[in-house]
Amino acid sequence: MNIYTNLDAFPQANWTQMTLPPAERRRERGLDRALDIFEALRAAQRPLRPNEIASQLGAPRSTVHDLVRTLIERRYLERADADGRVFLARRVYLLGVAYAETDQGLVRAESALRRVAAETGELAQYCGLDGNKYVVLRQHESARPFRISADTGHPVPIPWTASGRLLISDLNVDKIAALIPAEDFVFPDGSRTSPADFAEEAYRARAAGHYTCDSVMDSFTHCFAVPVLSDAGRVAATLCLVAPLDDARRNHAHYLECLKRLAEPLHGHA
Amino acid sequence: MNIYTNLDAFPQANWTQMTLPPAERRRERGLDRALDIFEALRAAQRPLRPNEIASQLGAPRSTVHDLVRTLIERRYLERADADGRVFLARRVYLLGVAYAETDQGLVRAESALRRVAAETGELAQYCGLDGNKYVVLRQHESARPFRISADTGHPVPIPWTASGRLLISDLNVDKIAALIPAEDFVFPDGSRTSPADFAEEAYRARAAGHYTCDSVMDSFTHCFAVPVLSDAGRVAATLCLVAPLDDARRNHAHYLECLKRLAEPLHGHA
DNA sequence: ACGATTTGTCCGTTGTAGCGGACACTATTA
DNA sequence: TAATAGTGTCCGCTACAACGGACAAATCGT
Repeated sequence: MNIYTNLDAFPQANWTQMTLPPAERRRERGLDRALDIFEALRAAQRPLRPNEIASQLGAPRSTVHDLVRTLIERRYLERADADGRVFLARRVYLLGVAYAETDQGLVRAESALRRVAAETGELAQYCGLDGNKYVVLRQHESARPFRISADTGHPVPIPWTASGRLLISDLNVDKIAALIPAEDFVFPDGSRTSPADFAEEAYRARAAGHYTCDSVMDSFTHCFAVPVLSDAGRVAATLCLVAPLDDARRNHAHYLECLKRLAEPLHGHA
Repeated sequence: MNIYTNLDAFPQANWTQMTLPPAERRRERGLDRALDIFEALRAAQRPLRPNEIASQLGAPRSTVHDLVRTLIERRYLERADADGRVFLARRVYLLGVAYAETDQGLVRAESALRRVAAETGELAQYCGLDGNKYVVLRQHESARPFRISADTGHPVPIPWTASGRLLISDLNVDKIAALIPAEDFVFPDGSRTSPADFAEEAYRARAAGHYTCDSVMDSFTHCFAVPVLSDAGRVAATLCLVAPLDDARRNHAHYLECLKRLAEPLHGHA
């Protein structure tokens, strides 16, 4: 309970100045705001003006300007155009590289993806969770003429994906419902599922060791996912494959076998 | 000049409490300290204890503990072992991915690297500067049995590399001397060069459109580098190739031609 | 051409984050 | 066993960073 909760405690003089007792007026930490700036830029996927960032975050303009300036000095951000827009800088990328090199799951996934792609000719992906969203962590594209690649790293509602079933299959129904925002159970076409039904699918997928379904994000691909287990036996990531519908139907068993075989050496390293 | 500079200005009472007027006692910003933590972990390439980080940075332990806690809450760091060590987390990697996807230089470099590696069978690299150091931004390994890969992303003194010549060739001698730390002109074997000589090599390399030399970091490879130009005509990055000495001698002209040809479409995008 | 926005910068105020130091707990040492 | 060195946590103090608001310049919309 902050001081604004008890209105009687407020000095009378301030009432005139106050437009609205903003319920949660708190001075944020610079660090938190800076991380918010990073995430805003990641979400936008394009350079933003400091003021745009400020309004998106609901943060004071002067603060954002100041933070952006120091982040630029530190080369975590860089000016991206002549209009003062800024974006993530090379320093951020190099931090990411440092992570990628030490994460044994990612390192080993690389060769598995290459082999899946080579063997099937389809798009191979290594996927995981970022908080309460699904993300493609790394992918290897086939030489296929039609490019069907979801962008790496962009958050997608967990229920929209085949991998999603496996990735939350270690959680009980309550935890699943608590983790995933209600709106994420609504598919792009407007139809929906329930946490209970989704959990049920998840547990069956976990038992089967795989899950496949037509993509809900487009109308011409089928997705295959198999789990990659941590040393504790949890689903730490998934190895996936995205194929055109006819390819998927023709090679269903082969693709699944390939994924399971190449996921084998990944277990216990994520 | 801070208040400690003029000792007379100091209240007498404080003298007893002061062990030492620490010359530069300044309260750092949390954001700066947090970025320092990132860089300490990147440099270490392994998980560190909060206290290790604090002593490396010369930062107060309590502050580092606090920052580490909030960075963990925000999932920019994660506990890496049972001994309380922490390292960069997936969130950081995803920021890096976001950068990599929007940097047209990196995106286009990917296919160029693949083709260089395929055509020559050698290790292909896309390199640039991180401040006053040279870094491999991305690389594509050949299927060669002997693995000769410098780690991606790790800072190396600019004069130690073939690319280094090209990357600083837009600077005059004074700026080169100002940018590169004096100790970086000393090679691993103890021999050294001067800023003037190094600059001279750089300008000749720039004019020739390439530079090659035996690696100073090992005794069995030869390095080839060609510039990738920005739209302003500056050297924004280099396309490189690392080959065993005998391969390099045998295919010298071919490798250079291959690099130049595949660097061509990269110009104007970094 | 002219207001109306939106841009980045600057500055005084004040809440609080960074700090030092004390503390309890564990390993390692002798 | 005691002593030493290390760990993470807690708790006031206060320097200063985040903030709101004012400002001029640039850009927008007619």
